[in-house]
Amino acid sequence: MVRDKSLRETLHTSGRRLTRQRRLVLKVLEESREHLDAEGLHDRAKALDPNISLATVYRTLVVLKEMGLVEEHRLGEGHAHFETTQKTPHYHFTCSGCGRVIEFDAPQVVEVLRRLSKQQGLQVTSAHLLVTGLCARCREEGETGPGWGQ
Amino acid sequence: MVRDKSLRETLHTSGRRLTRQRRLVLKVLEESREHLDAEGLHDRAKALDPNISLATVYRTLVVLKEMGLVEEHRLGEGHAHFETTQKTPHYHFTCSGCGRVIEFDAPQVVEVLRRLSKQQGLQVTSAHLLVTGLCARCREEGETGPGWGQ
DNA sequence: GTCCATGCAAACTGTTTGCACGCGC
DNA sequence: GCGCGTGCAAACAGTTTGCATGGAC
Repeated sequence: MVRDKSLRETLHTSGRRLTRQRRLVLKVLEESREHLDAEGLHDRAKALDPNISLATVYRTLVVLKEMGLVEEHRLGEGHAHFETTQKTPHYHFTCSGCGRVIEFDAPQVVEVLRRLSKQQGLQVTSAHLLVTGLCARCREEGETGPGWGQ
Repeated sequence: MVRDKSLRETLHTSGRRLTRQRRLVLKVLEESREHLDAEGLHDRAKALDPNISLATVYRTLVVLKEMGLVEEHRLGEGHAHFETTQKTPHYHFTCSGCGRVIEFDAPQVVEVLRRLSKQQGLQVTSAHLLVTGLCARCREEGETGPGWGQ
């Protein structure tokens, strides 16, 4: 794999190593275009390496976040979801009926941030627009009994 | 207190009661214009009623959220912050240096949401723009050693 | 008097950490 | 072979819950 080489080098500059587990976590993240949480990530990784531990998944996520390869989002609930960093910024709508996540872009947000930094003299490092509600499908099903996954 | 009456009535319609503790939690929330977390809320409440328990604070927050009087935000960290619902929507900037929270408005967001609902046929129930970075003060102190509270 | 709300402690969830061993470089 | 990374289990933080008692209405 070509990317392995540059990945290894990036890790190396901070005295870190490219291990089977780190490669695996990144692979799983890249291949699933959903917003997995640590547990889901661990499950998928275990399918390929039954010995990988949840602790390693968490530790790897810290490293990948530091490298800027992965972003962490709190999509409303108490636990975090992870996705590989995209070139174009995008935001998340979470359906409170079925849990589906819809990504969307909104260029106006960048303008909001620009104005905010200028007015307050501050420096923005990350921004996220988090929307919740009912998706089209769940709206149709009405108030009575969406598929709460149960 | 005048508001007590309507509060009691609202609670009553869902078979609930207005207790000393519920009144107290709401009072503390209204009087502090900061973004308290459950623990901070509990501390302040204890100053007025040393017997109030953290569990009651949490249970009361659930009720107040259901009534629409209180909003819960995850300002980046792992735990939640709470504030009374404001008439004007507003969003939060959190300084990763000193932890300070700056509120700001951004009318463009409403437009984003309108477009999103229309295009996707979905219904928005809540939206939050969450920004992190360095506030003006912490920027001045430079990269080397902001006051990380320690 | 009824039934919801409270306090306490224990359970639970998501995440982090200490330690001895394993493996990348 | 040095030293970071791993697996495991225990620790931890934030939040929720079961149960017996207390208090609102």
